[in-house]
Amino acid sequence: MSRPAASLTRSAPAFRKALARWFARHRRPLPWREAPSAYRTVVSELMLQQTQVATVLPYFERWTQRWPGFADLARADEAEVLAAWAGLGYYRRARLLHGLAKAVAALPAPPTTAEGWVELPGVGPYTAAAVSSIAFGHPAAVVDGNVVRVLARLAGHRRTFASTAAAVRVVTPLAAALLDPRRPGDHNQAMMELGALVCRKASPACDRCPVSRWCASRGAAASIPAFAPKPRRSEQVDRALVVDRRRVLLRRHAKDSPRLAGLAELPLLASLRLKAGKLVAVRKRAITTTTYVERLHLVPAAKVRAAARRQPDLEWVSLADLPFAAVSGPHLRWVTELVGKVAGESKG
DNA sequence: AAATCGGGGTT
DNA sequence: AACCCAGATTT
Repeated sequence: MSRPAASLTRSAPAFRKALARWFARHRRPLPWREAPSAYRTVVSELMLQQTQVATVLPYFERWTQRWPGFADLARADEAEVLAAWAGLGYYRRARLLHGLAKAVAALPAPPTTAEGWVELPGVGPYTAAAVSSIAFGHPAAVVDGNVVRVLARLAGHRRTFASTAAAVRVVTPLAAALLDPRRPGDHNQAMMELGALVCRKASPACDRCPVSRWCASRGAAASIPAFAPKPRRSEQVDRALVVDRRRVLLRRHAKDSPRLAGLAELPLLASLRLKAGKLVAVRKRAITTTTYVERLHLVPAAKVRAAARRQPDLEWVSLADLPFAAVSGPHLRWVTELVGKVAGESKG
């Protein structure tokens, strides 16, 4: 590297000042910043795990209006909580957040340190540092995807990281050394905001970077950090689309299922003991490293009535109720789009 | 350490 | 089409 990280850590006070000045001017007016509270910080952080800001915004507004505080959420019905999360993805988070609210509501007061927060459901190292620093001024440095990128570039790490976890381990000491202990919440948000707005993955705006004078990657930033490619798989999935008297047959996952917890989706053809039907659509859906090629088969209701009675996780949902039935986002769209086509071909 | 979990925006 | 996002949990 062209500049050792040591010179950066010696410049920590000046670095913090330049970053803070930039953040004060460029910070986005996000709802969890404008009316901050411990609860709103927690909700935003859980929703923002692996999920982009723009995606979270409408969910955050609906959620906090419906459940304004820990106690309100703690009293909520689990099915309602899961339905309110439908479409956000990583559905385990909904149950974890519900459990977190119950745990906090049972305490005399919420934890104030990262060590306290990390004990709660759904809270890992990142979220514990974020909540404790932003809501309570606890001096814990956050290391998310943005911060990894910013710090790897500042330090000039040109090697290929085996995983994001490996990169987090490497840059965490630098994150801690740079943290502004007097205003850790703002400092952490400024680091992430810098990654989101300036030190972007594909097109870093180094000419607008407030800390470029300490950066060892000037001119090569776009290629840092490098990660080993992950193996990717493709898998074919066959599902049944069954419509009967303005109702559609869905399979609902258990509330504690590792995937699609509490949500409903179109049932697998195999689960209905069917080989194939009339192919009505083929969609691709990427889930992490696997691309699922989903084929939707139109199946006459008569062929599945017995199975629907036998299998308790199968349920008929009226088309009018679909938007409120905690149906996985893509499946909700598929059914909505295909129902007209189906109605024409199966007489209703 | 590696695998898994959604959905969508960006490039 | 590939990559990655305010990561955590389980294996």
